[in-house]
Amino acid sequence: MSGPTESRVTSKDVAAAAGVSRSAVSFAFNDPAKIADSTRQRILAVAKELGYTPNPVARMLQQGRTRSLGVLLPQDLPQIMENPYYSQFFVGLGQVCHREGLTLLLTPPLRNSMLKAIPYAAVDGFVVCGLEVDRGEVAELRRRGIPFVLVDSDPPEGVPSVDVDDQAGAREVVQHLLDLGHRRIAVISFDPGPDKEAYGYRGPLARRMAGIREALAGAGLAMDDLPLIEVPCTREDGYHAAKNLMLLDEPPTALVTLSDILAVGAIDAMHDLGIDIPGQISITGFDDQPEAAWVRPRLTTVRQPIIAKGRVAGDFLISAIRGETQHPHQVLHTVLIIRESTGPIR
Amino acid sequence: MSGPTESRVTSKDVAAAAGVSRSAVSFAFNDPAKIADSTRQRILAVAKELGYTPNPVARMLQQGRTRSLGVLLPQDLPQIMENPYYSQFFVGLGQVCHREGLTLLLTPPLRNSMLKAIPYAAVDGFVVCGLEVDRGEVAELRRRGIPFVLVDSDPPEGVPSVDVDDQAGAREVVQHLLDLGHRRIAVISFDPGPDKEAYGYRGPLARRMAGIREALAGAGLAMDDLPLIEVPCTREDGYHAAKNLMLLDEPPTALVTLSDILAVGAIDAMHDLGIDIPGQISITGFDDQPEAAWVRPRLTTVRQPIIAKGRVAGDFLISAIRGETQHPHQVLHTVLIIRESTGPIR
DNA sequence: ACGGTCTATTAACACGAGTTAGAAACACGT
DNA sequence: ACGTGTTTCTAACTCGTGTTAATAGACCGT
Repeated sequence: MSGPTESRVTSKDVAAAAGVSRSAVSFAFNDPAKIADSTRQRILAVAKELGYTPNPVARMLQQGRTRSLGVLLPQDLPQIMENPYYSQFFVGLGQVCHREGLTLLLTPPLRNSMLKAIPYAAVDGFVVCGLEVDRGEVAELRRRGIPFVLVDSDPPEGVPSVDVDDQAGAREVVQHLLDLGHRRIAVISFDPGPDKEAYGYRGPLARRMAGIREALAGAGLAMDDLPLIEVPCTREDGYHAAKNLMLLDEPPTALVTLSDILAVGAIDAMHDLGIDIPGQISITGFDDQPEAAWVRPRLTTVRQPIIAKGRVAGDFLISAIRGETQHPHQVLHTVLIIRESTGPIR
Repeated sequence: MSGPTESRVTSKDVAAAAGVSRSAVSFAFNDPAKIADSTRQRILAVAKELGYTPNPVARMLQQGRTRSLGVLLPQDLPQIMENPYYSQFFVGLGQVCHREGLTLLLTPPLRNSMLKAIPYAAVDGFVVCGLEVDRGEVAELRRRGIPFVLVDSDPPEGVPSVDVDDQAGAREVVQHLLDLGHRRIAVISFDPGPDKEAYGYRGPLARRMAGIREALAGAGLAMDDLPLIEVPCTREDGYHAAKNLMLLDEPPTALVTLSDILAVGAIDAMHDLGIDIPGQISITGFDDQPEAAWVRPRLTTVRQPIIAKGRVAGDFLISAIRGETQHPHQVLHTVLIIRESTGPIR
């Protein structure tokens, strides 16, 4: 009966059992040329017998590489995993990991701080997601010498980054509504978080807002003329926000939501209120997540290439890890997907 | 201008700059009681000045813990991430990580081998997913002394494991069809992989097949009487399989699929063929993934508690890591969700 | 038998931390 | 002045690996 809590067997144990030095064991595994084939075979046999496998952490320390990429996330794991956006992003990132033979370490905030999570992660580099307000994360990664890529942020100069042209996307979708004759347009935005007070809008949200403003300006409208509701990004919140908007004295004829999830909730609300889409109201989403094509009516939305974003972020990170010193900054395009949830005003 | 490739600063550098020993630096950070407060402040100041943060890998090696859980996966990352099943599973596992303050390391097969991936992962324990044919993974983890939990497998004795009562689920859904009067039932199964030849059905697939067989037996039918198609688990494959089944001389009146994805494809096929669901054919899924409630008609399916499975697996792993020597084996229940895609034979 | 070349093997170090035992410095009471 | 006790710091070890420089030994030709 081999004890269940047998202490882990190290290369020292193998060396002792085979009657050689520790170095010989290492050579047997890593550098067959430096050792006689007969003793190599003997060492390997003993190693197998004892069930020896090198300790990954020790090897990481010695080699200075971990063979895994880190993703520094802005929310806790359950929230991230519930969000289909990240599923797609991880598909793209996963393609790179697969190609390079790397693992993926998901690093949520530690005690509500992305910064605090950094020093505990054993990775070769970080993809930093949704860092809208930099609380020292960039400086920390920089001086620590860890390669990293910023995604969905306000990228400072000299840092590799990947973003999407949120502004153009928002502009186009609002322009689409204007072209259909809508003027009373309401906006349902996802919550900018507590940082809005101190910093105003940041990152993708700021760009989307700017895009909306830009399109409105072309029609002689201002943001302040429109009702705006900010809620957490769940279906229920979209539902309630939309319902409340329809109770206004002059209810909107079009609803611009900044996320498909909110739009789906809004569609539910209209359904319950007996309001026809797009006959009485037009609704738009953002992201083009799978739900957008499932709901009825199918959702007009702004598609952003999430999988490509993940893949490009991974590629940039790989090249940063390889020591290439360029700092590429790529902005991916959005596409307006017109489906059935928008129509002309009547 | 601080150089960009400044070599990482270690505790030795801090010690030298502060004129103390390395140990003092360590104490300043970890054990304030063992050092004079004045020098502690000085060390911390110097450390901050130099931008020192302890190396996570070195600490892991010394402390013998990594503060991260591993998930040993049966497929490559892109495939995993495309699969909504795993998104839900990771939500449950993420809850545990969040509670315990741990990170999550996704470990796909290395060169097509789960076994080979094990020695490269720096984790405190593994959740092993979908290990249907054990090629030494269990032995490897055991002798390495790494705690682990098996999920969706054929768990051997003395190993913590979490499973779902697939057999009961399959039995009930087939019974439901039998109760509706169906006798010509076809099965679309996901591909059992190349191991079927050598080992036959294994794991959840084996249990689901057994459940089907069991229900059929009650009605005096045998598995061999039914058409069975095995395909990879994608929507397109479900589509083509369903279409082919309808071309048979005596087409089935009910379609049992072993995954919602396949069922959704089958629904598409019936739509294209102009066959009414559930008027002319009944279709059932398995898992109750979000799509099941989105498609029209809404899918009758077997719900398995995926999030709970992830959470229980995480809990078992945590207690195994804590050294508790029980080997719990939990089987979660399924629920038959009857929606609109099944109806009485006519 | 001897110097030389070549090969198999090992001792010693590096990676970067945490930790134990003990030395040095100082205060105190007698 | 001496022993005792306390505080403050450090030398030296640990974790488990990979790698370099040096040693021991075998083999060869003359």
